[in-house]
Amino acid sequence: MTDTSELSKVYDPSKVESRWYQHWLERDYFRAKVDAGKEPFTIFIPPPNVTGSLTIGHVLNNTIQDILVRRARMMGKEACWIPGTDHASIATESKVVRMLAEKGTDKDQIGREEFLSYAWEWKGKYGSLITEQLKRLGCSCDWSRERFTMDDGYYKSVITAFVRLYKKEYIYRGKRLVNWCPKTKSAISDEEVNYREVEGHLWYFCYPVKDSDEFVTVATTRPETMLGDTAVAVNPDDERFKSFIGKTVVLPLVGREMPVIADTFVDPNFGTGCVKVTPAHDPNDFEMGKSHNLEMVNILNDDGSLNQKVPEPFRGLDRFEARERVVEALQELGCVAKVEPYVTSIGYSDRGQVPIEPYLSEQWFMRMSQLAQPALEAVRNGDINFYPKHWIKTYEHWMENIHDWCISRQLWWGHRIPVWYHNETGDVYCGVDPPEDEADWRQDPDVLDTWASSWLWPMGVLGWPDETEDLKYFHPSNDLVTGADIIFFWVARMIMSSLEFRGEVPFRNVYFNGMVRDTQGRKMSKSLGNSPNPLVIIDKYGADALRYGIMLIAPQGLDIVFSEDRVEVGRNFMNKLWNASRFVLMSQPGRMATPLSEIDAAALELTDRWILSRLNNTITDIDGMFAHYRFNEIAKRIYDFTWSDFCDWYVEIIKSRLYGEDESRQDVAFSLAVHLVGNILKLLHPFAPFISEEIWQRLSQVRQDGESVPDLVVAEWPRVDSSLIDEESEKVFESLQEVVTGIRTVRSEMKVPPGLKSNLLARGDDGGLLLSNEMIIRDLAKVDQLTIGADVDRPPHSATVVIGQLELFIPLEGLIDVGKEKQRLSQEAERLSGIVENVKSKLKNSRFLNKAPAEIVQKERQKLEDMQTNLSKLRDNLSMLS
RNA sequence: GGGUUCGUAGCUCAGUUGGUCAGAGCGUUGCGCUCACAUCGCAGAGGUCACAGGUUCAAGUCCUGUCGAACCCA
Repeated sequence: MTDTSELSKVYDPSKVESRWYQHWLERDYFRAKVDAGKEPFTIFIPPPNVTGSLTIGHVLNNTIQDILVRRARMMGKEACWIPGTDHASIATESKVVRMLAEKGTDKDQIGREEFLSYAWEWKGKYGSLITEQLKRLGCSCDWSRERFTMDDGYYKSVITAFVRLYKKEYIYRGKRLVNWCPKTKSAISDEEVNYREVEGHLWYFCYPVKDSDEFVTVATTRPETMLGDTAVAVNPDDERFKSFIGKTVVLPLVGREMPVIADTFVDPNFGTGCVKVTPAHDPNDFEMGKSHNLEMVNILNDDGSLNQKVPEPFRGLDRFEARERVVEALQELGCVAKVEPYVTSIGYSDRGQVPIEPYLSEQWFMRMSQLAQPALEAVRNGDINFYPKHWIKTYEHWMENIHDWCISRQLWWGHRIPVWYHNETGDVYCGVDPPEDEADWRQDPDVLDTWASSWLWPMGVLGWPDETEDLKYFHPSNDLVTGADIIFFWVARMIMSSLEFRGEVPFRNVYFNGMVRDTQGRKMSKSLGNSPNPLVIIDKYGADALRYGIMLIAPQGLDIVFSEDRVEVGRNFMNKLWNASRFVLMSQPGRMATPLSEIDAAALELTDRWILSRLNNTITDIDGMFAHYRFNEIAKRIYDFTWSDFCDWYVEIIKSRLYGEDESRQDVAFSLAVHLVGNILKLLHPFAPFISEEIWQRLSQVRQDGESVPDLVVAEWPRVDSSLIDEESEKVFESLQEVVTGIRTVRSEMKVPPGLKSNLLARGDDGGLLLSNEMIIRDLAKVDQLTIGADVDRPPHSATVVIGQLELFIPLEGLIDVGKEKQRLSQEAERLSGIVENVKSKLKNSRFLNKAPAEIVQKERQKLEDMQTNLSKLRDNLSMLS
């Protein structure tokens, strides 16, 4: 499997990634089975549109899911990630419609059946694009369970749910005002409408009062709708118009006689305080129309043009053109009192991106209030947790103000409503199967809203309504990872459906990932063209670099700003890890690593105890962060441990041992390095599965501890060994780091040529820190002669570093610039004296001494003491310079 | 109008329950191809934590208000 050629100097993901994905598939690692002996861990993918292709948003969302699933798998759970796609009614249908147009035909010409066969053909051709792209990303989905929302089995789930709710009278049909999208010629739900502030006008029109010289002035933002007016309304308390109530006005252009009605709904402060009423084209007017029994005149065709109900000159005009014509015509009649600029909020269709029309039509609705109750409760009582939890408020607000859901769509691609009307009797039949004498019936032509199918996703993919073994075992799932933009569309409705049909929540935890934006803070979108193609990025940097780079910058609950240099950070890290591993693997040709358990504790040196302690603390921290879904912090923690602790310090320090003479010291250093790399790979695997597997396999060749047997994808997740956590060693090592850094800083500031070694004299080496780690100091700080003692004298022309009790003198004959060194030391002294003053005043404060916890006070006392020692030594040395 | 989130180094952001005069990456400055890595190493510069009050012995962290940004709902 692994080629044994030399490890290249630069990591090349393109050679590695597809090979390992293929390997995992061949071994069936992603396939989940019902196994009573194992704890299931399930995730249902938010099914992407079958028309879609991978975006950076998908990368973020699916990487998170893969991280959770891969870790669960390594923890020995029966990990099951069910993938699939969504039929996306409107999106797919419009693509097929466009394709037909190119062929010079359309839906009506070819009919429903042929249209659907085109649609299926289209799906077969393009529908697997995004799932193939998910494979490139490394997603460990159980592809044997892949589902499509219009598969036969899934179709049955959707229809069954409809029939059950219909029988329960939760689903009903009604003639109502709905949000109509003239572009797609279909009703849409409230959630598919986006409101935008648009600069428009407020027109004031005069309507003459019948049989008088008087007139009333109404204001409107939509002149063309006046052709459908059937009343004028005023507030009953408005003194200005009291005398008009009950009178009749004549609608200009149309000639319709209509009443002046009084309704408290009218806001006396809007416009003139007198409003036109168009019940068939405005939600508020619709309510008024119902309560006042007004005529409802629908003046629009389904494409937004004006129909036969308007006077001849306006018929067939598009709504926007009609607006201009109506204003012109009214102007000619002298009926336009004035026009003023006005900003209105206009609803746009999410799919069609055109202003929606409130439109009177026959539609199917779902009653939501009873469904919402238990769903609200499940989130409130913690059966379902939200991360971040502030989304609970948004969820509650929507649930508490929930409206009935318009679930019918005037489309063909989708789940057709399972209701038939009898040709003769007009009887209505609703069932999963068609009526027996099907020829005598006519099926409702509409299909269901796509969300009315995907709300069953968790149950549907597992075979509901059949009570399958899968359903019993894998439902409810553990985590749902999705964007908060579909909290109502999808998340809330899935909760409702699982509770309604199974009395069970669909998932325990919901993680809302952030929105991906570009460097200017704009949403990634196709129309803006600011969304990079992830596949191009994967080709250039590798999937691991993309995954890791994006996870590093994706804090919980916040949007993320994406640019390619984030991926560079990921790539650089992969390369760093590759090279560190390469170093370890190549450093001891022929040597096999001794398992950690077989290494004598007495053989561990300070550096070893330190790094093992750091490792175990890191594992502890990472497990804790996983419990809180803090992915970016986990990524950062792995980065820091690998790069700073392991590469910068541990590897640098063990070089002298690895290249030294002592066989057993070589063995310990090498074996520990192998152990550490192995653990880094495990921790990293969920984030960067490919490179971690690649290195793991190579590492196996030098291991004899059984860990080398399985592939990393199914290796055991690291366990914390608390006996290896060693705070004392960490503290001592940190002092050592200070010494090394201190010397390096002096050398750098004094411009000591890097090739030139310097001597070091140390005074006050408490506990023999330097004495017992002489080699480390020599190697890392470029020290030649090292003199340690209590009575060491400060040589002239030397730079000074003070670390606690310890005074370090670096003789720099000919190199030291006294003025510069003076300045350096005074600056440091100034900094310290600042701290000393600060702590002193704190310790003088009796309220602090009385109220602060004893340990905090003690800490401050210790700090003061340390700082004062430091400061006085520094000042002594400073005075010796002058 | 209601709600949510955010305002920390030039840029992008960490900073879990208040307790070492604030951390990282990128960028930037200086030095370096030292036998894993220039997709690198070493060192440095850079912040009155938006502003104003308040609570507290102690506030980037909690409360109130102001200003600014984004999103959701009406």
